[in-house]
Amino acid sequence: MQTRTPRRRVARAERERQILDAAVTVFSGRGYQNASMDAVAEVVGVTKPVLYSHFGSKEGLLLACVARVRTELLEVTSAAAAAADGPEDMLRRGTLAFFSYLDAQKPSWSLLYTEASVSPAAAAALEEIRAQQTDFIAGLLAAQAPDAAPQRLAGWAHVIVGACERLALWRGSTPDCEPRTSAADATEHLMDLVWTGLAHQRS
Amino acid sequence: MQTRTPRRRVARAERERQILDAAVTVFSGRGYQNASMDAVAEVVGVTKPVLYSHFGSKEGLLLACVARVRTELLEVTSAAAAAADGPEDMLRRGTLAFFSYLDAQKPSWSLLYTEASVSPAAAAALEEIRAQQTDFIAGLLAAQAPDAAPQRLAGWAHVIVGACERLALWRGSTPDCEPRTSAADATEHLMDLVWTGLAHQRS
DNA sequence: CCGGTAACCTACCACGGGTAACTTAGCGGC
DNA sequence: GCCGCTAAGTTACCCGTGGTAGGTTACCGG
Repeated sequence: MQTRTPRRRVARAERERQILDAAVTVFSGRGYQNASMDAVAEVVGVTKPVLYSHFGSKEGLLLACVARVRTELLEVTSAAAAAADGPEDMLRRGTLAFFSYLDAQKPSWSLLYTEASVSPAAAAALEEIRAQQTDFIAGLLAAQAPDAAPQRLAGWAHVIVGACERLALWRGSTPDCEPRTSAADATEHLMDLVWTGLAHQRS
Repeated sequence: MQTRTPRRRVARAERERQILDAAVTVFSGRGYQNASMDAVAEVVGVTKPVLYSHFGSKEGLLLACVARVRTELLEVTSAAAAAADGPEDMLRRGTLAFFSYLDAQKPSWSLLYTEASVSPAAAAALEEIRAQQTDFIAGLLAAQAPDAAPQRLAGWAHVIVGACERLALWRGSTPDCEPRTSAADATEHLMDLVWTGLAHQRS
């Protein structure tokens, strides 16, 4: 019954975009494990080998999705930090931008933080993102506590990154009832403990 | 050439133990994804259907591993906390016990925090562990800051749990060179920021 | 010594990731 | 306007791995 597929051909870059969009949707929807490549292909309206000609493997496709999210995340947080004056404001604005982005891009968020850990390569990419964040934050901390040992600064930075991630997961997992903690509140919870603690370090 | 397997029969509980041990080894070694059930079976010295008769599915086996780690983790941390006097010491001793356990049981640790997120059920179980930790810590915080809003206490508790987890991952991922941050140092890094920050909250 | 049960194995299915080889849409040259 | 070349797409397939049906045999109680 269905009309004979006219088999429209599409420019390579455009197809790539389509496939990435579909992959984020399907992967975050059913979960990476349960999502078959055929399912992604069907959403795009093509067949499996097309995906493989663009991304090489299922893991490659996931990696491309992660890379895209990484770029967007980096853009949005560094833009926010650039508008700040002083380390504290930088941390606050950057954190707020982080939470806000994850709010706005829920599928991308769940892909990153609940699906990416399946494949070693994607997990490594995620770890790379964290390393980026950690280094950036360690820099802020160094400005505030210039005489702390590097190892200590690194430890603190990891504390902050972990705290952000868990707060994000917490916010994301509140079912539907009980309107979840706002991005602003989450940011303040973090600053409450972390920046206050930093400020009173061996004064 | 190999001797005809005498097909020794083994009591059910004992087999279960053997299988769990093998599963932790194999899963944490090759990664849950790449580890086939046949591989686990081979280590135990039986064939696949035996595993299925005991644990139902690959996911079921993973869940059983996670449950066992959960029990051990709960035991060791609550024992440490019981020996403390006052909330601050409880948090410090509990955290230290947490890091020390993960140090001592590396395969279990990597199974929990790098392999468990593949299956929805295992991820849920891990989330359950976190909820347990969060509730416990929220209680400690409440003792210290009795007039803070519950939502705020919960946020702080998530900050701490996330920080612990990330510190653990950081410590676990330092390759081989550069002797990694000790469990005691990691604990202090956490207390530096978090407890100090808490102590100076709207005094 | 002998029956019964439960632990075990052989042989198989189905599904999904990945690929080889063919087809055809659509653009450039004449 | 027509032709051919290239790259986008397709069909049809392989094989590894999760999962299972049904037969086989070791051990325990009588």
